[in-house]
Amino acid sequence: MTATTRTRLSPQERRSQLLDLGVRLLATRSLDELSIDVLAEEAGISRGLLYHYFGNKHAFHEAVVRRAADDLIAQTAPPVDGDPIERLLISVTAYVDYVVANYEGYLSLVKGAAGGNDTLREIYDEARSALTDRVFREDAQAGSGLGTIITDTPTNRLLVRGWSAMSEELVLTWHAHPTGVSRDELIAIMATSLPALVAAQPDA
Amino acid sequence: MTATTRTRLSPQERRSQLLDLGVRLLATRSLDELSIDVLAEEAGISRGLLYHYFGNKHAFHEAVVRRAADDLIAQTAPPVDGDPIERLLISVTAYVDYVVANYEGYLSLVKGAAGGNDTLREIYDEARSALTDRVFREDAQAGSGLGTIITDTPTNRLLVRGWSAMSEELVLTWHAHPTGVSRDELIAIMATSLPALVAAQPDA
DNA sequence: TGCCGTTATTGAACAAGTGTCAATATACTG
DNA sequence: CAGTATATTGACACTTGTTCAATAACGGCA
Repeated sequence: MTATTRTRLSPQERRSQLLDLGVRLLATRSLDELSIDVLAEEAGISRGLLYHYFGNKHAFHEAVVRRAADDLIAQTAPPVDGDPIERLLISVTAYVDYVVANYEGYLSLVKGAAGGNDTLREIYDEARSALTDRVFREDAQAGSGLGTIITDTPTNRLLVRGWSAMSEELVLTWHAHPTGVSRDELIAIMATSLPALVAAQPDA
Repeated sequence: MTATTRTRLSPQERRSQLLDLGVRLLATRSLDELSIDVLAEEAGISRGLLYHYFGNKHAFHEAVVRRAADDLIAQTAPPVDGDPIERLLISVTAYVDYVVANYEGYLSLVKGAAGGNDTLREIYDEARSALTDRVFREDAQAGSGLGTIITDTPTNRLLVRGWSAMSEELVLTWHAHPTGVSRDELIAIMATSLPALVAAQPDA
């Protein structure tokens, strides 16, 4: 429509632009609706260029999901110091706020990863691990707070993972179907759940 | 290859066969990799026949997921009488055993539903609600056990839903990545988690 | 037993999207 | 201001979703 002159960017810039656009578009459509055609047109480039940068559709999707996951991890990074149980609260708060701010995109990430390839699932898994492993890492260096409660046992690993899935479900349904529960209440529910779950197990 | 003679089945039989095959195939590939081509070849029929029975690809996917969901609900129905907290244990046990027995199929359900469109998610949601609503239903008619703990509040509804997601994650990872945790321990973890989660909330 | 009508089933044809590659034009360099 | 490296294109081959008139298997009826 506008100009027929092709604009030539550096590989980094173009790659970055395409990934950003991919993540943004993922907010309004599902992963398999994110076709090469749509993205090429939206970016104002030819289809061929996408193949030049990403090889094929799956690889592109993978790159988009990975970028979204990295985004999530980066934006919910907890502070490195402070009381462990307080840092958990901060982490959870950051997570909730992130999901609320990027709800559509986050939903697409979850949906896309869960329903997709093994590779996609793996990326998603890594992201969740990155979020939850903090719990154990925080543990190790502190002798109080969570440190005294959550030891690194198979049962607790399982529990933390389960808690992670629960948290995801909680935020998503809380946002999708608002009830009387406030944001702070939700955060409190999530934060108190983890110690409660661990403490409820007879093993310890 | 083998025979060129076409076999003519009754609509019920054919439909059933195609759905069974769909569920089975979905266990080893993602939803969008479950193409009409693949299924037609695997079933030994023409692509056209699938369209005759299901209209289009989405409708077929929907039918496959629905079949998997119905299967799950039917096979994990809890007994109608007995101590509430004991029935919870029985329910959880049935659920775990079902997932272990039909791991591939259950994976299909989860993968298919999570990654799909709103209709698919709704089917999946219904299935999970069918499982969790029992908790509240069991509640109402009993004055002891869970009945005294889990009242029907927004917070508790949210918690039960979250617990459901956690349970799913627990069984799946427990089965996919076996650690030292035994089946009975897993069941105990899941069963004790629900009351623990509810009790941990200050509200009540 | 053998025709006959119902209808389950097919295969060819079309649409839309994925992937390939030699040709082209843009920005940089001397 | 050429000359060159290479980012970018557009046309083409191929896979996959979808439609529909033609075909053939099975049950019923003579």
